[in-house]
Amino acid sequence: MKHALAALFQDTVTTLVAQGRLPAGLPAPEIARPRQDGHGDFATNFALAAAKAAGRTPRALAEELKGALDGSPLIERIEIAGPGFLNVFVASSAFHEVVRAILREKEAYGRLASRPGKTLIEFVSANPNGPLHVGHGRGAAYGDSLARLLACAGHAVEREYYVNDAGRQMDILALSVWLRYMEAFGAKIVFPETGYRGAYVADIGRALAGAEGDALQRPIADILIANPDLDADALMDAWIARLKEALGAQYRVVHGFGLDAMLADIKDDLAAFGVRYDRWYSERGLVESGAVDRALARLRASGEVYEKDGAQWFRATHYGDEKDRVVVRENGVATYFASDIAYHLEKCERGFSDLIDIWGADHHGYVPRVKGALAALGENPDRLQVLLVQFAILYRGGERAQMSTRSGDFVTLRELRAEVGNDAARFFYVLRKSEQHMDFDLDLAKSQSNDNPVYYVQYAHARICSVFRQLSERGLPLPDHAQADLIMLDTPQERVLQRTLGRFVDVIEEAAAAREPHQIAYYLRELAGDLHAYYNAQAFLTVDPPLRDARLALIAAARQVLANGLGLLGVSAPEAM
RNA sequence: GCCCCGGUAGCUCAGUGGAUAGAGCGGCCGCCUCCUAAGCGGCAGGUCGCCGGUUCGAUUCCGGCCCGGGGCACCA
Repeated sequence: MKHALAALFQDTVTTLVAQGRLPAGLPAPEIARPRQDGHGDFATNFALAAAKAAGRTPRALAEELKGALDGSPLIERIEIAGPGFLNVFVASSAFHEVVRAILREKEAYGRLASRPGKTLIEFVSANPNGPLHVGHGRGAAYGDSLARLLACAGHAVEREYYVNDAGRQMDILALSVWLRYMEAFGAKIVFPETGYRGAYVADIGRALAGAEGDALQRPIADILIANPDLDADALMDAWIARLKEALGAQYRVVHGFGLDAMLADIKDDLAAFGVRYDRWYSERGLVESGAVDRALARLRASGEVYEKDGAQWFRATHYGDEKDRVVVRENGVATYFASDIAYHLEKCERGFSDLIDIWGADHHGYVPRVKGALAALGENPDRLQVLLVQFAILYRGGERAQMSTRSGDFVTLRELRAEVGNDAARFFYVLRKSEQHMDFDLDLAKSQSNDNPVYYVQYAHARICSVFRQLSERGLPLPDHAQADLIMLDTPQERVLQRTLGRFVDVIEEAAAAREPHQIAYYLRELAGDLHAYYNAQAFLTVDPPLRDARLALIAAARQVLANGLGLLGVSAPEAM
């Protein structure tokens, strides 16, 4: 609706310019939503913004525009206010058309025209070395909602999870699993500080013992050899090397068992959270297919790789990074960064015009090097948009909860879902914009889950469903909404509700463009508020049939938009609560 | 030190180059013989971190400073 008005204003200005009544080169009119009811349904500061360029006073310009706009079917009336604002009161018939469009298009209402191009959105991509915790949950809720939102806004979207199954962290998991496996057979060990100490690792170790029997047993004393000359990380690397040597080909069994177990857990967790992926993309696959070597060869061909201290460095400083970055270590092993270059290059080669990565804010320093690598490879780095999600800081009993995967001391996404429910968790996450730090008070989320705003929105939907149940219980016929005479709708609540419904499409467009699903959540809360106010102010079923049918059509439209909006957030729209 | 994010009501957070800055929770006062009170109506509560600048107009844009979170690996 805002769009239609903006177009109308632009056309009017263009016409006035063509008639020589205004000079060319005026700024485009911007339509805003006024804070105050008395200032109309929409307003524009065009007359103030363009006064100087038009060589008029704002009021005179406003008068000129108002005169040219009078009589438009979209507009009931225009008032000039203050220093030169144009306050627009929209014609009822325009609102009626919105209601009819919603009832006609149903679940498709709000979907925007298809755009050219293909978008790949990669999110969560947590290392499969532990269960997802509540921090990952935020990325999951944000990424999934954003994907739904972009798809609704006409983008062709695919979702991908990059599985870091090739690196050192996975070797540490393998060692940790193997140690727990040995414990399952009664071995006594002092578990390393640098290993994964979470209880889930012991579960996997026991499962491994059940699946493979004693075939993987080796003397622990041969593996965990103390060496005071090495620091903790080097010591861990030495242990991993010994374990690989001791197990030989069987090391893959341990490594794969831990990986499969964790990945299965993550997939199951995300699916239960309503988060779907088109692909799980393996880093190891990238390495084994030679894609990393190919990407590095291309990078070398660009002349942006050099050797220093036995390692190979990408000249990231040429692309605005603070320092150059290692792509192949002194020991000949490619870095994670090298895989990531190959991965992003490969995304481009697969034909995606727009790449969206959702990362934790702690990775922000990583952005310039990835974009730099894309530029060095001849790709436009602006194709990649990295969206950073700030941390969710957990509070439990008024104290900050630790969030360490290594120590196993963290609250899992699964625990959160069990305690507050999927709908509340998803709504709560997406209620804060992604770059906002988030205080997640677990006790509050649990104990006051009934105060969660998600119920407020869902209740509005359920209430409307209840009205229609009552309708049939009273033996009244379900009217054909298309036949409703919407002119009957003339209370203040009805006007407000229709106006809010008219904003839905604008909100989708703006939220998608800004990559801000939270706008949908706030919109839904407002729509639910309008509905509740209407519900309390007016009766629906006990009025004369023409009015009843008009009101039923209006709330049916509201129910549809509530359902469509909740769907964008991956939240259910219950028919009863 | 450099980089990113934040600092708006008691708490958690929206928001905007404009006209009297909002919501939820918490507090106070009202509203169910009637479609779900998981609701509605009202009241109280603000130097929009601080100081400058640009502008007809700044909480919003720019610069500096203060406070909080995060990041500055041949880890991922």
